[in-house]
Amino acid sequence: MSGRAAKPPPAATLRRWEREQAQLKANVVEEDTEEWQKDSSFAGLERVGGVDLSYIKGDDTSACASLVVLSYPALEVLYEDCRMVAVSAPYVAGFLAFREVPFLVEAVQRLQQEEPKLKPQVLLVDGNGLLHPRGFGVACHLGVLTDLPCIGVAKNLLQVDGLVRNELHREQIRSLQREGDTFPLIGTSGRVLGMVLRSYNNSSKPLYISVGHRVCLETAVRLVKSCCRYRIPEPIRQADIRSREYIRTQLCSPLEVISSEPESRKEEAELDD
DNA sequence: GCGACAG
DNA sequence: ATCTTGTCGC
Repeated sequence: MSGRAAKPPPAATLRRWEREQAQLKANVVEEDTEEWQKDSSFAGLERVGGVDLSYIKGDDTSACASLVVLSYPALEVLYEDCRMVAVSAPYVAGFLAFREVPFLVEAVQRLQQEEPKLKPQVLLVDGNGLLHPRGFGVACHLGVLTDLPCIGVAKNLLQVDGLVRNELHREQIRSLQREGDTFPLIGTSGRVLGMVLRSYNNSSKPLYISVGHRVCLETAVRLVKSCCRYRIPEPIRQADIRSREYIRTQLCSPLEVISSEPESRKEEAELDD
């Protein structure tokens, strides 16, 4: 139930991965394809999914992959799937999908088979979509493989196409005064790669939203906004909470789990700044 | 050589 | 991603 450290991937593997990204990228749709996406209040949208992987401290190969489905607009959990997985690929910036996506695809397929009526109409993904060195981040990757609308939600800026988190960038972030405020990320190429969003009044740290698949950037930002109770949009936040909790109960003996219950402390805190 | 590097 | 409690503030 444990594993060793992750080895750096050979250059040949990286080249193979790059080719695969280039091939799959041809299938990405950067526009709205669903009726509910065009509605000002997302009428017709009933289920939003969130995915995440949580890892064990010293173990690079054991993780918990989770997929949750929330009702919309109430944001109540309708479905939860947490499962320990054996991660084989190491983390390499720009190739996150090759580490995490296989387990997420499995989770989606499992849901499709066991609870087809709960299949999400859109997926919020930890990480980037088009905001990526080769324009094909994990949100695009998962979107193409599952043919589901996907939105990339990153907690940190991936410096790409001339984008840098310098003083100017920090100043732009400071200019986001209230939740809902945004500014676009425009690369040297002139393309709009994503949007920086202040998602929560109590946190000055923004989110980096980008198109994954079958959704346009404006719709993506609008939907993420409408899913935020705290800084992290609820579907991803629930997937994150549940996957780490799953790991915690896997790691500790039953007695320890009971005695270290987090009950009174965190739960509903998430106040940054 | 130096810095950058989603999760 | 993960290591980590209390604490200051609304």
